[in-house]
Amino acid sequence: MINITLPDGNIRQYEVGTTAMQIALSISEGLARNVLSADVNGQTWDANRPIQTDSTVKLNTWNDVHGKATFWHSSAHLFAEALEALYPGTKFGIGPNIEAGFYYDVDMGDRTLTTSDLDKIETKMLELARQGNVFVRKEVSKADAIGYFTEKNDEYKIELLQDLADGSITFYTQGGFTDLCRGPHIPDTSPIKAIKLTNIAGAYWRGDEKRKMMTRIYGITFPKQKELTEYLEMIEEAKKRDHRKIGAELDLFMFSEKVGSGLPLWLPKGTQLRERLQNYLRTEQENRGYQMVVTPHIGSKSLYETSGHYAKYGADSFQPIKTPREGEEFLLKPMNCPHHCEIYAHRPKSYRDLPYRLGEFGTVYRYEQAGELHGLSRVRGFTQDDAHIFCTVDQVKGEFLNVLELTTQVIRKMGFKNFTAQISLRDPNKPEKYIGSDENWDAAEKAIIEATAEVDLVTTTAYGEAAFYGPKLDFMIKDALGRSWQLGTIQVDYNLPERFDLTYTGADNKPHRPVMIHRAPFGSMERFISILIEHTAGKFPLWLAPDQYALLPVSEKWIEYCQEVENQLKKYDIRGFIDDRNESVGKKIRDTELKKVPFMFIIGDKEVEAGNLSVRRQGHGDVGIMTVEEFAKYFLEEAEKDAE
RNA sequence: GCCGGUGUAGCUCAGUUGGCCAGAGCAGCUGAUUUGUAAUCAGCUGGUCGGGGGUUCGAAUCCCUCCACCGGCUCCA
Repeated sequence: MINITLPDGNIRQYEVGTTAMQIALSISEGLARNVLSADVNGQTWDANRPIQTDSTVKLNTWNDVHGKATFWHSSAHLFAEALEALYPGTKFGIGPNIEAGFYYDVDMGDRTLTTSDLDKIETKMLELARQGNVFVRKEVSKADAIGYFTEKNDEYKIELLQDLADGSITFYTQGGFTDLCRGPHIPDTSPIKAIKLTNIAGAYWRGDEKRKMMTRIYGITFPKQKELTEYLEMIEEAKKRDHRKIGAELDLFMFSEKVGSGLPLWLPKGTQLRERLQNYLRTEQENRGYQMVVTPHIGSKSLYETSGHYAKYGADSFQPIKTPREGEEFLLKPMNCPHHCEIYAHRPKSYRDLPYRLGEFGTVYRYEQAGELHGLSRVRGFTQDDAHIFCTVDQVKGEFLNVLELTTQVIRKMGFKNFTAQISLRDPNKPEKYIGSDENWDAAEKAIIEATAEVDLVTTTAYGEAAFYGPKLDFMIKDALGRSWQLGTIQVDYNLPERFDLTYTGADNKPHRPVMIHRAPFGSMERFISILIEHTAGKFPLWLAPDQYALLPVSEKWIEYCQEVENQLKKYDIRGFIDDRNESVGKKIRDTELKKVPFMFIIGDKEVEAGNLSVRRQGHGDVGIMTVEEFAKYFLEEAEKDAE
């Protein structure tokens, strides 16, 4: 007999070789029907795999993350089975489950799959799912495995097999389809009841752009049709929050083919929003000892040769511009730091001057590949809320903590609760990607790891994601469709001070090398605002809203009264406009609601007579009658809540 | 940059075997209406059918090419 420890701490005895499914059956039949896989000693296993030793076992159903993962992974196999049945000769790459659903990379030779083929595949998948074919696990030798796929003429699976050790190779078969797979899988295909293949995309084999482009099909499945319907509705809702759509609807920004791809034009309302964000940050920074500077949009090519950026990115950047006669070369600035280094070097520095903090809302230009551009999230010209802190080695950790405090405060102020921080370190296997000495890298990485450990922050560590000149800490947040974007960033840099030969005179009257910290709480104004739009669906916090109210006179007779109200509200720094169009009140309300203006006042003879306002709140409806003074008090209280 | 898709008026879209001067709603303009909590009515204006080239008696529709956008991949100082 073996002891099985269940999640509630209960220990039960079973025969050697019992399965998670049998354990489930011993608890209840209903549970057994819902078991998809099991976590055995922390590893996810097939529910039907025999357990040979004392173990802790957690049964996974659809309600468990690992249960869903198993379900979707098995769905990928079901997809492959359907595809092979419909298009014999298809070669298969990898087909994992993902956060929501699964994908499979396939090579269909000359055949191209289009969205109209997806219905047919879904139908076939449902047909196969209904057969309730069992997933059969089989351990195979490497030689046999290679033999199988050689016969099948699937070079991708053979390549995958090359990297696997003999003795650890398993096949899974369901129905007529056999795949190389570590597993686990659900017991059989019958629980897969609702299927949607969502999109088709290209993907390089093994993520290598020099290798073949495979066809990647994304899909998602559910045990119930209702859940699929809800999922699709959720996606539709998310699309409505897309910042590209809302940005156009609210007249925040635009693009023009004539201006160029990836070059956003900020409209008046978007500019207001952007400048309020900048003013807020400017004040916070001034309170923390930053000094603002302004530097030009271009810089001599030699400046970037000194910094090392030209050697690293020159070939993949906008090419230098030249003076007409002398042929002097300048680069559109892709970074503000070299300019700031020159400001630092302008006068001799003493240790008493440090930390020396220079801030700039600096607009930079980077060549992004055409296929990469994405609304405001990925553009070719953008403004960083940049700053560089020059300090002593001893001050690094303290400064890093100050910046962490500022950054988290800024992100929270905007109402983001769910963000994570990624510590990006060197890829130990690719030293050639980085510049700077090992000692400096080690010291910088240590400073980041220690500082983040001291504050309450959810972090992940990514090796190989560091910038070429130093490690960094990036704040990550998701857009409406769940795509993850990097916002704020903090980077320790021992390298640029070296390259620019920056020094300060220490208390010992000797020259020393300062350390530089690059940081940007928003990251780029463009990307930050794109996320802010999606987060709020365009209903910005009151202090940020371009217009805070609209005055809606019932008839043009009351426009004059509206002007009086407008003047009074101005005294409270509450901003808005009068909708003096010759339209019905219903129409004006509808338009104001759609423009997400937080407050509107309906002004008719009743209000004019009583000298008050009929207040309506966007998204809520009528909130009652108030005098201007009462409204101002109410408004300022609400704004206070939003600003916390 | 790569794979796939899309591109008709300011916006959302119709125009489905190539065939009269390319249509609708909204927006805009003009007029009427003076309006009470999510669309008042009428008339009018507006399009080199993404650009260029080709096939054809004839192209929004078929072919080539370039551009932009959308979904991914790769990249991201």
